[in-house]
This record gives sequence, C-alpha cells and structure tokens, in this order.
Amino acid sequence: MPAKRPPVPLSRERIIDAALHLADAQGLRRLTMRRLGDALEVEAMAIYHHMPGGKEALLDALAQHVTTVSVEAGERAAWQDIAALWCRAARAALLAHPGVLALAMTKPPRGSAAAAIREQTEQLREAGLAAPAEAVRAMRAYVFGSVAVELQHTGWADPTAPEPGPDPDGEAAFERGLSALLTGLGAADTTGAA
Amino acid sequence: MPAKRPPVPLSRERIIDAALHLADAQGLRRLTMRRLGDALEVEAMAIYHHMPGGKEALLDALAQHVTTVSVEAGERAAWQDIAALWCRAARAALLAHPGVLALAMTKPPRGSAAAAIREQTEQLREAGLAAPAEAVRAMRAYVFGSVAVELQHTGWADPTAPEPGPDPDGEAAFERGLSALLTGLGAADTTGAA
DNA sequence: ACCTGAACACCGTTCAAGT
DNA sequence: ACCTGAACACCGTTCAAGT
Repeated sequence: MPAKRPPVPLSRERIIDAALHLADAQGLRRLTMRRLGDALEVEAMAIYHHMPGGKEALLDALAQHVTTVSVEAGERAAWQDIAALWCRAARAALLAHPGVLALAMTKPPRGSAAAAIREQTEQLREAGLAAPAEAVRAMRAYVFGSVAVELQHTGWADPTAPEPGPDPDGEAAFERGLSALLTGLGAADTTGAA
Repeated sequence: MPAKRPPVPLSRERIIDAALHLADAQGLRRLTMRRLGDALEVEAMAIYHHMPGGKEALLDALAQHVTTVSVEAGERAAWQDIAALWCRAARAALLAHPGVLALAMTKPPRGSAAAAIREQTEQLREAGLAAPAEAVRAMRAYVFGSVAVELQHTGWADPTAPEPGPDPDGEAAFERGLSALLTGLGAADTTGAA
C-alpha cells in the first residue's frame, strides 16, 4: 500500500527545485503558485510560509540560483584560465535551466549572485588583471548572449521545433568566441598578462 | 467640452504601440489584456479582433518589433562597416524598449525578425564574408549580451535603483567590444577582408 | 465589421482557522 | 510551527449579442 509518504516538510530549497523543474518543463508562464503547490503536494498558500516575498521573491531566487557560480583556481593560475573556467561554469548553469534564462538576464544580480560577481572580480584582480570589473562585465555579456542564441538555435521554447536537443555547434562556437574575448581583454588591459 | 474624441479605430499597430509603452513603463508582468484595453480606451475583448492569436501572438509581435532591424549599406561597403551598422541598429532597437528585452532574447526569431536576419546574412556574404551565418550568430549574441548587462547596470527593472538613467559607459564599452568582435570575425573568416 | 457584457476557469495573496 | 479553506480582486479567453 503506497498510500501516504511521511510528509517531508516544505522548505525553501524544495520550493526552488520544484519551481526550476516546472519552469524548464512547461515554461515560465506556466509557473504558478497553485501548480507549484500541486507539484509539492501542498496547498499553494503553504508556500508563502517559506517564501515570505511571494512569487516575486521566488522569481528572484530562481534568477540567483542559475546565476550563482564559483570556481576555485590554482594559486598561481593565469587570469585567462580563471576567466575561462568562470565563463564555462556560468554557461553550464544557465543551460541547465533554460526556462529561467529570461529572469537571469533581466533581473539585476542580487544576494549570492552579486557576491559571486564580486568574488570573481577579486580573483581576476589578484591574478594580475588591471581592470577586472570591465572584464567581468564583458564576460557576463558574452555568456548571456551566447546562451540566448544557443537556446534560440536549438528551438527551446519554440512550439514549431521538433525537439529541444542539444546544439552541437553551440559549444564549439562558445569556445571560439571565448578565446577571442580573452585575447581582446588581454590586449585592452593595461598590464597585459603575467 | 472635451467629451468624446472621434473613435480612432483599433488596429494591430496601435495595439503593439500601446503594449510596448505599457511594458516599458510598468514591466512585462503588468502588461495585461485588460490594462491594454484601458490604455486603448476599449474593452479588452476588442483586442482579440485585431490580434487573432490572443496574448501569445501579442508577445510574439512585440519580440519581432524590437528585433527587426535593417540597414542600407553603400554598394561597395566593407563587411565590417555593414556589420557595425547592423549591431548598432540592433542595440538601439532593444534599448528603446527595455521592457520586452526578455521576449526578444527568448523567443526564436520569426516573421519579419527572421527575414531581417536572412537579409543581413546575405548582405554580409555579398560584401565578401565567407561564413556570414556564423558571423551573424556571433553578432546577435554580442548585441543581446551587451544590452542585457547594460540594462542590468542601469538598474532598469530594479525597484532598488533610484532612476533608470542611461549608462554613459554602455556605449563606449559596446564600441570597444564591437571592434574586438569584428577583428575576431575577420581573423576567423577564411577569406579575410576584401 | 467592429465592439461589448456576461460568463468561465484560473491566478496571486490575505487572513482567520485548524492541528 | 506549519498548513488549510474560504475569500477577494484580478487574469485570459469564449461566445452570444448589440450596433
């Protein structure tokens, strides 16, 4: 008799996980407090107990989730290597949840996402980059734009497209552009590489 | 007595204009068929007469609107100049309506937007670029990403931010990155410049 | 042809109430 | 402390009806 599981208590983390799943599977427009409640086997109103800000706070949390990345680099790593790791990690995090890309690109970075950006900037500065803030801005733009066109290209969120399969050209194009970007950032930076 | 103006007939164009205004002023989440009807001094249900696909078609039309650009280039213009004009025009079109950026980046290009991309690709091919499709993809990614971080940076859609004033660094950073991108595209293209 | 009114199923959110 | 039920104001959309 598979009747009633022990009632796993609701939590902010479970809510966010379920919301990501729902947005990826059905799209952001179908992410609804009531449907989210159904997915969590709970009345929609229970969510507010763990998400004080309501739906707006939930969307903020989703944006932070797919936008908070960190890389640990070797002690004496070149800034180019750190930057490349960061861009790849950021791309992977966004591609993992295509349903919330619009939020990630649209909402200003807050909380953990803003902290990650600051940490990244500091890492690049310590690795010898003279203008790390500008570099991080350029890297964020590159990752956002690449992922957006890659997902458009795969037909994600396109009712016409047959299936959302991965884009083989996406990664190769990303790596080519990444090399060019890092070269350009090095040339623009007053100190040059270490 | 300023009572009743002659009833300007509703039209697809007027609907799109009003929707853009509403999205820019209040945000996409507040763009509502009923509010849109109010803005047009009409009942919401009248909109369906001119927008057969309902709200989904309206959002599609908004994405196309801010994403359909064309440039006319001189007969013998270098592909770099054509590309630069296109990127600047695309950036301007997106910045003009920050409220629908999320749609522009998220919806696959359709109709006039897809046609504009094809036309652009053809122009670049005629100007001597050997792999114009890859170049256009890279340019689209660049423009999307730049505009997204620029708007994040100005604090658009940030309830915390004081005012959405323009970003003085935005244009300069855009032009620097644009030069680097075009250089990179030239180096990657098998033919090189004309 | 073009717009309205009423209706339906659904939404976010509140608040008092249950356990 | 944590969740529910009922309620409220608001959605998108349909359909028959008005002019």
